[in-house]
Amino acid sequence: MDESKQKTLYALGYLVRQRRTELGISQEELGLRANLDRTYISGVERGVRNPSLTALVSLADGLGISVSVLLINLEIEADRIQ
Amino acid sequence: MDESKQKTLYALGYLVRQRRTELGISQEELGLRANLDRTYISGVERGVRNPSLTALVSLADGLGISVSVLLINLEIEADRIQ
DNA sequence: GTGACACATCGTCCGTAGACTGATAGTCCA
DNA sequence: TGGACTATCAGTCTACGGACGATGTGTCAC
Repeated sequence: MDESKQKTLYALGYLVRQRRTELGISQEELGLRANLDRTYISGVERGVRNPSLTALVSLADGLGISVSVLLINLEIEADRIQ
Repeated sequence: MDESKQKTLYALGYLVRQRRTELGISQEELGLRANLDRTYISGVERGVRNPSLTALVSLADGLGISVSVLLINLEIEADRIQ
């Protein structure tokens, strides 16, 4: 895995966890809302998973935001980490 | 594949093709710019591929736009198709 | 007609997405 | 000292991501 891609995944994980704790829900609850497995949510938050477009849409849905908003924040966050 | 997910992929394919022809480049040229295979670009445009987050970033990069802009247009397009 | 270009499509290949079970460990509270 | 809750991690499994080579089709120009 390319280093910049890895940073993208870390940034995504950070954002998902941030938004999830903001909502005050567990990984399992987010998994239920997004129709994704609990252990998969864990992997995304730790930056070891590279979700597909449809998984991203599901994830954003479970977080109560649109996927474009999620990715706007992702770009900001990825820049911040640089 | 879920029907709404399929619509998402169709919308993405439409947008990629639209943007690519706007740039006046071939699938092969886009593949070179995005570091993705020519046949893979073809699959994305036909809605038979479900790109990962990192592939989306590469793709947007090759198209000269940010991935968030790509996804904003995707949501608009997906709504338009309904 | 044949050569170059663009695209679709097929088949093969390796690696990983994503679901699932289960184990471990930390925190908190009765 | 116990459970209840949460998260990490290992391992297995099927399906698909993404690369690559080959072939077929259509469209141009020469």
